[in-house]
Amino acid sequence: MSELPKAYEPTEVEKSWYQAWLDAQCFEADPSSEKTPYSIVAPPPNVTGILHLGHVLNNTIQDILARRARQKGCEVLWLPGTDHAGIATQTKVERQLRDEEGKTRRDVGREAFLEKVWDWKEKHGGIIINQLKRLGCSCDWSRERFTMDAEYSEWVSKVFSDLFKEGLIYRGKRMVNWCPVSLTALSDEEVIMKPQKSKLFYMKYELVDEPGQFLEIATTRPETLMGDVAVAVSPKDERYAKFIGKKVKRPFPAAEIPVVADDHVDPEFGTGALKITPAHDKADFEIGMRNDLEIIDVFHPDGTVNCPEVPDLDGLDRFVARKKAAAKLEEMGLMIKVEEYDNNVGFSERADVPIEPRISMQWFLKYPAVEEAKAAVADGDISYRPAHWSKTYANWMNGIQDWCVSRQLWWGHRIPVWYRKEKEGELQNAESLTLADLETGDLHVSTEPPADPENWTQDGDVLDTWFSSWLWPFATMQNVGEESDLVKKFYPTNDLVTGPDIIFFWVARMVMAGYCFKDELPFKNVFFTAIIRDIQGRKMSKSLGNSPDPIDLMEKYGADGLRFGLMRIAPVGSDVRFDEAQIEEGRNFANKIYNACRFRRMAGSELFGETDLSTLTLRPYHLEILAGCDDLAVKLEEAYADYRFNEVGALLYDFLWAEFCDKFLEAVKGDLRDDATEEAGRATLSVFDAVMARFLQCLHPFMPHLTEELTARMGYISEGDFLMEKELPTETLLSGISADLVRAGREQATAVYETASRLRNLKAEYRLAARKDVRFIAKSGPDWLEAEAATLSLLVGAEGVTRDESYLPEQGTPGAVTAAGELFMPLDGLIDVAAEQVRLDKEIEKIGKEVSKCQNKLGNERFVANAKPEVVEVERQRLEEWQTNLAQLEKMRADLG
RNA sequence: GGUCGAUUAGCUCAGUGGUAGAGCGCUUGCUUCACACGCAAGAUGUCACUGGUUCAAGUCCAGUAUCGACCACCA
Repeated sequence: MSELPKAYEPTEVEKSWYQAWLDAQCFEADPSSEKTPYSIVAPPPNVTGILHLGHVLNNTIQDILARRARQKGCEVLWLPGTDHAGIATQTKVERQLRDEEGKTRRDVGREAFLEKVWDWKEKHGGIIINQLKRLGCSCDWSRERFTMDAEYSEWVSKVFSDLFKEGLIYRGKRMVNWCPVSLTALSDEEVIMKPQKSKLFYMKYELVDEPGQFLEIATTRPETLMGDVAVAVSPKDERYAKFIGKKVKRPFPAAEIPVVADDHVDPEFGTGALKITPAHDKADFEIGMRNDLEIIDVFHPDGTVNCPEVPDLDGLDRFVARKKAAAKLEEMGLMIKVEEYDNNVGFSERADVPIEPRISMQWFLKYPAVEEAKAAVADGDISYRPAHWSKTYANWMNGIQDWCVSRQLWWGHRIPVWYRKEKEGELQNAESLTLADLETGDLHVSTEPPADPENWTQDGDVLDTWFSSWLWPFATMQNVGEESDLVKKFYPTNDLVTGPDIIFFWVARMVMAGYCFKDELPFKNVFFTAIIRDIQGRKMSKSLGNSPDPIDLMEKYGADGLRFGLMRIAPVGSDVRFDEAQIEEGRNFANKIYNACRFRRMAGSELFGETDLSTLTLRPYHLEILAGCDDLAVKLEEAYADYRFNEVGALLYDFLWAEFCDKFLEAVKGDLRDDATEEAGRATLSVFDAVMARFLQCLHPFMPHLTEELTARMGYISEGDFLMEKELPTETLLSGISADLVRAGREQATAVYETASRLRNLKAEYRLAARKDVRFIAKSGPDWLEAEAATLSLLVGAEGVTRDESYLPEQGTPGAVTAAGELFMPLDGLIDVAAEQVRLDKEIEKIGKEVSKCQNKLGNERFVANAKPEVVEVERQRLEEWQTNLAQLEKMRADLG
């Protein structure tokens, strides 16, 4: 190891260990195992996706949970896979088709197009999986699933067919969110409201019976005017009461339309009169239903105007038509004014264009098992972390609307519904299709196509991607009709790790699916990760270019560095601002551990990992670090229990860096020198090995590659075995060592470390930090001072620390009151009485403040009466210490004159 | 409009009623034979504001301000 570079180089180490784990099938779950099961199903990334930091955060957490569970002796199943991501994938392939061949999907036809999508999937589908492997994810890749696998698809069809037969799925003409670019309906969840700078047009319609009399109307969408079938006013609005029941003239195409009264209208807004276009607005549609109005659709599906009666608008894009329609009104003298107006407009999540509310024939699902799903979270059968997300969940569940599950796409699960050919036209245009229509025999709903397919036509739509995702926890483990060992052993799963942004899309629906199809909750805990933002607090996005490529980060800092850096800053809750400096810290930490081990190897290659520690002569520093390591294990357990990963990271970091390297290693360096006894060297190396071996094991879930590498290199594990498969020991390091010995040792070690710090401080104040020839004299001190003097010197960087109770410091000799006694730093030629006076005065003032603080507190009767006894006791001890210090300092100060 | 968060060092953030913390950055000094991806020392705080509860509040409660997320939305 000593010939290796001074800095840790992770890239090759990470790749080779990952391959070794794969080769040894370390990640594969055994359903026949007797061990306690632990399972996670990974949220499947889009099959065409590439890894971003959100994935890294999410999958690192899952990997930590999985690896920790293995260490706790569980049989672990971490089931990975990918999602076919209907719109996203189809859009990508369509774009490629357009760019490379100048064709649309319709040009090539359904079958040929789907072939192209599968080709694309074969080519690009593995990218994100390989990226997850690069990150070190210990998924059971032998069980990787894809939402369009044949077996998985069978679940989707079965569920559709079952729900239809339960009367929960129906087809109907409804107002849906239509994406004019993707040419499909979208669910409410796929619509993103965005604030827009719009215009509010004030126009007027002339009354039929009273020429010259006008009704003024405000609208943001003059281009839908051709679809107007009425004007609505509030029934409470006295201004317009006289118009109700009369008719006004629609300018183009010219028509007479009624004025109706409807409670929906807000008299305060605009002019208080609302044009009603039932085909192009959800609220208008409802008003239309209430008032029995006609529905006139004036758009083509792609958002261009479909209105041959008005030739100068016909065929125009809706936004071009808006301007043109406004201009026409202007020409006709019907436009009153145009105001700038801020409103919210729904955008298509994928295509990023305004949604067009549109009436169309779609399949809907009345959600099943809603009450069970609500209760599961409300009663805590499923626990949400952070808990406050359960309120968001409850809110949504309470206002739940039927789910539009059909999509007018080609890439996805085809709706398993067939229409008898001779009845097809009739059925396609039926106002609604429900369970009752099955009895006609002209409808076939099943996982299997009809026996005589030539007489049937399948519904052309596919299902919403989430209609397959919501089955993920069980459909990945079990095929339809199969008795699966996997499900028996691993379902329900333990933890789900996901982002709060898909709580409605995915989490809530999975809970309902779990209860509906498995009569059981799908997971016990849901851990919602933070959303990663850039340093300015903006969401990471491709268009902003503020999303660093995790692969680049791994090349630069190592997968372990990236994992550790990210975990330390990921809070248990809100958002996290990404800063590359944090990842750099992760790399630095890896390097620090590597170098600690490198140092150990340079001190000797003999192994002491198995040494019985109670047979050794242990010094205070040994006891302190052993105890610290045992404490660490306890604290880690607590932090893991609450899923506080950032705290786990901080505990590991502080222990290794501050306790192990800065204190312990520095204190015991003397034992490894040539002039040290063999016994001392053996004790120190044994303790090093015992603590490091255990530390590496504790760190393993966070930095799997580095810990596996060092454990092997240091010989802490038999060749051929893996750290990742080794269970955490239940025995503490200090078992077998007397508690009194430990207590005394720890106190002493703490005293030495504190004293060293005070003395270094003193040196620095006199600008002697770099000098090694400084000697310290203790005028008083504990019994153990002589024994630890050499260590103290080493830590301070001094020539020596000697006890001399008869020592009379020359006036102005710098001194300090420490846990190891009253110490002076005599320095010929450097003594400056005035400077030392100033320094001591400052110190006395500081300690004086502490003393009075303690005194005030203890003087408060109600504090003494009410506070916990141990708190009061601590305060008493503190006061005593401060007072002793103060007295000694004041004496020093008096000696100075 | 409704709901839920957040506000602590220059920056990013921990903080669980009882002595305000970490890392980065900054200043100073160190090529100390593991590590400059390092070591040592140092400076930096009205814990957003106003009240309340308490012997004691960064922490609990109420209100205010600002920022953010989600849900619902008036054309």
